[in-house]
Amino acid sequence: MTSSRRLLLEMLFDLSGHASAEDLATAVQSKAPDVNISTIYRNLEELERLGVVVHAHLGHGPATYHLACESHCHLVCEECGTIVDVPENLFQSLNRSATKRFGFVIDPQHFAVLGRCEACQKPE
Amino acid sequence: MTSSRRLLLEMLFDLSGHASAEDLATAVQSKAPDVNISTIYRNLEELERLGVVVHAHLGHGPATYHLACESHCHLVCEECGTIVDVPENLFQSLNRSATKRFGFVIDPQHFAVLGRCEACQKPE
DNA sequence: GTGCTTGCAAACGTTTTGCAGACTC
DNA sequence: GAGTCTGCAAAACGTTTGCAAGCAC
Repeated sequence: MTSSRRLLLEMLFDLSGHASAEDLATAVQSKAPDVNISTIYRNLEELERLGVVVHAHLGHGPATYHLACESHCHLVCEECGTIVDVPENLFQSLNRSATKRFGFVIDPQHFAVLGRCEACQKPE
Repeated sequence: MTSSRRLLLEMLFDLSGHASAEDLATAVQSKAPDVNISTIYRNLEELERLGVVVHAHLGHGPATYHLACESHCHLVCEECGTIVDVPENLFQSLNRSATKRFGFVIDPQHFAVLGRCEACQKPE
C-alpha cells in the first residue's frame, strides 16, 4: 500500500461516480503532482482485481470508475452526454428474459444504456 | 456513388453483422487493395447519416457496423467475447421502466449488454 | 469545371507496455 | 535485501483530420 494508491482511493471517495482515469489523475495530481497516469491505470486495474473498484464503458468516451460499494448502473444520453445513475433493479426483467431465452446472465454495471434523456427527446 | 462506396455496401451485405471498420477494410481491400481505412470510416459515417447503416459499441473492442435493415441488439460475453444477436423486443420492459422512472428512451441497438454467456457462467 | 471523394500521413484520445530506478516492508 | 511500485517514454489501438490530387457528374 503506497501513497499513490492511498491517494487514488481517497479521490475515488471524493469524486464518487463517473470518474475517468483522466479525472482521477487530475484529482490525484492536485495533491501529488508527480503521479503518472500509468500509475493510475495500474492501480485501478489492481483495485478492480481486488473487487474494490468497478469500471463501466460509456459508449464513445473513456471508461468510468467507481467504488464497488457505490454500485449503480448508467443511462447515457447520446445527444447531450448526460449520465443518469440508476439502480440495478431496473435491469431485473431484462436479466430474467436474457437468462431464460439465451442462457446469458447480464452484468448491468459494466455497460451503459444509450438513448435519449428527457430533455433531448427526439424533437424532429 | 463511387466504387469504394459500392464495395463497402457489398461487404456489409456479405459480412452481415458484427463487422468492425477494420474487418470491413480488410474485406474491401481484398477486392480493391488501395482503399484506405479512412475512406471506410468516412463512408460508414455517411451511410449512417443516411440511415442505411448503424453502429454499436461493444464494450472494450472497436465499434461494429451493420445494415440498418438487419436490425438487432447485442449481448457480449465479457469472458470469451462471444456475441449473441438478440431481437429488440428483449428490451421492451427495460425501456418501459426507464421511460416511466427516468424519462429516458433507450436505443438498444447502439450499445452492447455485457455479461456471461451460457458457456462461461461463473464457475467459481 | 465544380464539388465531392480519395489516399496518404499525421494527429488524436485512451490505454498499455518496457525499463531502470525508488520505494515498502 | 527481496520484491513490488513508480515515473518516464514510447507504443498500441481505434478513430479522426488536413491536404492536395483524383474522380463523378
